[in-house]
Amino acid sequence: MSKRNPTILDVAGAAGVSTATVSRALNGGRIAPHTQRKVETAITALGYRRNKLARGLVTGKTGVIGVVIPDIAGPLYAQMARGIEDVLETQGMHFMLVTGNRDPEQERQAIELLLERQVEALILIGSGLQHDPLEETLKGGPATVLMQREGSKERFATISLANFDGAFAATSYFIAKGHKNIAHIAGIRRGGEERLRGYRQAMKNADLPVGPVIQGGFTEQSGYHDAAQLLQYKDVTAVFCANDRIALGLYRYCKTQGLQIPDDLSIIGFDDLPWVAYLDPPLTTIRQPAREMGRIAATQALAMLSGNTPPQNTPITAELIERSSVKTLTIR
Amino acid sequence: MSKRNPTILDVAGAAGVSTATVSRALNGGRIAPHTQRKVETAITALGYRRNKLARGLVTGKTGVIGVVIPDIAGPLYAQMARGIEDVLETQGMHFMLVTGNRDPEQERQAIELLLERQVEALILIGSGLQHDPLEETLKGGPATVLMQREGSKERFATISLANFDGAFAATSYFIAKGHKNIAHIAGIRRGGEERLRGYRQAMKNADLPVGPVIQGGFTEQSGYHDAAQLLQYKDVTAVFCANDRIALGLYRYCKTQGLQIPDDLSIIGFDDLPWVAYLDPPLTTIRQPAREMGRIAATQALAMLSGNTPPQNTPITAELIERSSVKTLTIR
DNA sequence: AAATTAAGTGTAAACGTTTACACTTCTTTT
DNA sequence: AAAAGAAGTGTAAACGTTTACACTTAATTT
Repeated sequence: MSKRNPTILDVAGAAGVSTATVSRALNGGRIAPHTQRKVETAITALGYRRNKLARGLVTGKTGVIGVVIPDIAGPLYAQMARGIEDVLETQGMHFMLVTGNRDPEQERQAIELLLERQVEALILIGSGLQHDPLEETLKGGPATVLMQREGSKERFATISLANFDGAFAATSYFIAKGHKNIAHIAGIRRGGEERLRGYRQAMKNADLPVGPVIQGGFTEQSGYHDAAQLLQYKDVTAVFCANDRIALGLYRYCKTQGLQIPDDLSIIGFDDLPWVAYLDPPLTTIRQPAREMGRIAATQALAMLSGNTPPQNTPITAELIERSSVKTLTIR
Repeated sequence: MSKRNPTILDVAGAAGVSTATVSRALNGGRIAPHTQRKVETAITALGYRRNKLARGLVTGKTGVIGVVIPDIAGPLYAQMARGIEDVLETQGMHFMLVTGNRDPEQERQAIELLLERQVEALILIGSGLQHDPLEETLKGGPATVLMQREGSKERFATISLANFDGAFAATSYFIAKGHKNIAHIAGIRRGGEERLRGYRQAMKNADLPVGPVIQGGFTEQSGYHDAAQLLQYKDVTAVFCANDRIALGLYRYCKTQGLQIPDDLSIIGFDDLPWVAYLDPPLTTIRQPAREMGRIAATQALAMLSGNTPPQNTPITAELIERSSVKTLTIR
């Protein structure tokens, strides 16, 4: 091992200038071209690498933003992280990712730790934290943007998917295809209620009876389970699932029962997970443009911390991706 | 906005002690219980939060490790990241994630930036960097562990999947099920060659002709394309795919051609992506324990930086996950 | 009872940068 | 030719911590 990393002082010595000059050479202040060159050769000769920690300490800018995410391995969340990185990397900034594991206390701690690290902004995805603890731990904290989560409009920027609209669109699509008995398997957390409302509204607008609604989890497991319960209603021809995983469970159940999709049952999901196009039949679903949402969140965060841009609420429209899991009913 | 975050000095003032004492209260040095309490109340009263930047500057420890990953959104990579976090969070450490986008130059820069941030260790996943630039940029750098990538054994720890063994197991499984004409769709990068070797060896050991081998990409796209080419060989009954995406392409091709899996063609994949269990039929594949690998990598990194543990090479055994995409041949 | 050791605290020097300010020299303006 | 401004550089003070060292007081040993 070598002794110690070279510092700006070593460079200054080697180049025969002061540390201030080296700093200027590094960051582009007034400097004679001749001196600039001298410093540069000294830098490469010594293999100097600037210490952003020390820099951050004096400038008060770390170039790091904190992201807390329910689960990195969730495809949608991973996409969001990707989107965040897309814009951060153009600014030479980095992010620290920490998993909240859908546990409020763990999440609060995660935020606390990120703040200790002096992150310049925070992006909280699908936070499970209640209003009060959130406001409390973020008191005096940095610019914060909330994704998939509501929050006080003055304090936080929010990126919110149009859950209501998406659900409305899905249900309307069924109706347009001639379906009348449309069921819904609802999810509990994160926008599940809004999706339920969207479904209800679409049914009401079409003067159709709000069909059987099952409150379930958001997992494939529970989708499978709920399916059994749901299909007691013999006249249901279509099911709008609150997310793709539920739809997957439903697929599995249909397979075990010998039900054909979409002939015996039409299905629409929500999220457009990367692989639902490969299901048999390919799943019609509502796309959540996760990566784009990540980009917007990061952009918003950057705007808040650099400019004096106030936090904004950006609604994201969900798009219906038409595939083959919905049958057009001929009878009308 | 409030003025300024309170510092240790403010706390010291409020508690009527010196900064050294506050620091001791924070980090647990010799301190009278009575003083400890005074400091603690001052801390909560002021809403003080320690500045890890400043701390890191003096201790030389940032508690951050850098991870460069080809693509966060890849399910396997995401799992690895998860595994890394699993162990980091138990130590109160964090990681900075940056995407190399499979581009060597971008990757080199990413590493450079992480080093400027004084990461204590580096985990490089599937790095595309050539030997020389890698050694060069990491000269005098921190503890480094390589995943899915070879490197000098003295300088780097490596976590390497037993690609050869996995491929061998898959092929042997086919053979045990009575298959004789077994094809392989190979991938180019990251372990593709080893998988090919494993396949070859298994065939040779069984005195079977090394069947048609197609060199393709690692994508669903190319799998679909290669499938067409492959199935000209009419007597092929089984295909070992170098990864699950290729297998997916093959599935799709079979569907368009009306071929039944596994009756007309048996298939094994590689990776066990999270959703292949839901394909129709569920795909038999080789599991790459990504999360576990991430854990091991992080553990290794921690060991290297804290102790004087030398870098180790940890082989990871791949496991065959038996599902329903392979038919047992009755004729033997 | 003197001498040692231990416990608790404060002072001040680091850590590696940036940057306000002062100081030269050199150019431009009057 | 004097005055004013610009360009380039150095000095030194921050930034918010930790920690070696010195110091007091109290507890223990001789």
